[in-house]
Amino acid sequence: MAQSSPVAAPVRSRRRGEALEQAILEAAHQILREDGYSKLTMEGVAAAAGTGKAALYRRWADKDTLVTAVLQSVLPSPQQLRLTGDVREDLLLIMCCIRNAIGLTNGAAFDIVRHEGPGSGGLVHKAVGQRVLDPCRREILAVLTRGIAEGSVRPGTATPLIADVGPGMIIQHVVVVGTDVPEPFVVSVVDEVLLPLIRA
Amino acid sequence: MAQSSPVAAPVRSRRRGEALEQAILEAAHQILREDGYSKLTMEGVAAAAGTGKAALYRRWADKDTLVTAVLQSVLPSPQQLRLTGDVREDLLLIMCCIRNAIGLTNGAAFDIVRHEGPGSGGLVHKAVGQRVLDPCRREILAVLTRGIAEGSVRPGTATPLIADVGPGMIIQHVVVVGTDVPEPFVVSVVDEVLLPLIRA
DNA sequence: GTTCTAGTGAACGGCTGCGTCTACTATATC
DNA sequence: GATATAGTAGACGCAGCCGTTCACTAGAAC
Repeated sequence: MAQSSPVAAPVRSRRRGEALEQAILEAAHQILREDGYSKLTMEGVAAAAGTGKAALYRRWADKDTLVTAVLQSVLPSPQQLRLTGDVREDLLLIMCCIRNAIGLTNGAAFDIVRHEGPGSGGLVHKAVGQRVLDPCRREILAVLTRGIAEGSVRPGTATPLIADVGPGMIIQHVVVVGTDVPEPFVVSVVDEVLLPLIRA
Repeated sequence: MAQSSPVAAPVRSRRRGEALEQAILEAAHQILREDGYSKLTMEGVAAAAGTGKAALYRRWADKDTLVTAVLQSVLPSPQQLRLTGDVREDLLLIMCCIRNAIGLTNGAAFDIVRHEGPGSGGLVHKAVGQRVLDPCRREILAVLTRGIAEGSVRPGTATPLIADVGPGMIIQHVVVVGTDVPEPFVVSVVDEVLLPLIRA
């Protein structure tokens, strides 16, 4: 792990404040991606960032607080999506947003949710659920609702259950196959599952 | 944890052989259900079973070997399902098989797969993937194929992708909401997602 | 009863990681 | 330059767990 550290060389001039914080977050993010949540330790992050644990504990109370900060800094937000108004295109955009969120963290977001226990309302649950999963569901529902109004989507399909089908397929792929979700998989989920399910 | 041990009282007469092995597996299963995979330790299992670690290590090389044995003893097998020939009924049976597999182990099966890394081909991956997920997918494909032949299922739907929709919904529920998957949820997945998707 | 085997209970050494603390000091600010 | 703050590097005590070993002994088999 020391070999993969972005700042393994002795640091002659000290980073302070925001610069150090960024280096720590980046180091933590890298460990999260490469080794996953369960193998991330405060000591490992400190070593990878070329600093001491005390500098971490000055900012974050514990591992999960640090990981939450990492997730909040890297998770894409579906509010930033530029939806087109085309049902297929928009579903693809949203699904790729979910896929990218997973890829950025090697599925750690889901590990954390399960580690905390669902419904625990922990900080990380909020970061992941409220930042990615819930907004994506709302976006999908909006896409379906608009499609129903335009007549291209079957009435009655704008339900949370149906909105969960796409994300469910991605989560299953993550759990069973791995966090590298190929884009063709996303496309086929939209074309062979979602569109047949919702079309008028 | 000692308070929840089924055999917390001092054991006056020693169990030997199969009886001890059963007690250990049951203790491990209980810890798996209550605390999850990451919190299961060999010491904890030994304490809960009222025995010593040496007795565990005489039988199982390490934690994962023990957990594999637990899973193999509790996971239901879809081969045991009595399918009816009715598409809806059979999909419900298979889906409940998956749901029950998850409930029996508090979702630990999935934690283990992710801990090992998908595609690692580890023993636990084999126990879960080959015993539950792959057979269920095959059963679903068989149901779809038979439905197509009878004309009640749309041609072209007997694909692995569509066969994964139902399991995907359950896995998502596990990850996001929790391992207590209500039976009405399973029923609505079949009725509101699967049947609309596949009907002729 | 004798012998053998596996179970019991405890201890051990080793490792990892946590969270905290300290002496020193780089660096920003005045 | 003087002061204050945060960063550095290391050490510490603690807890937990692993895997192994040992002396003793319950209990099966003969």
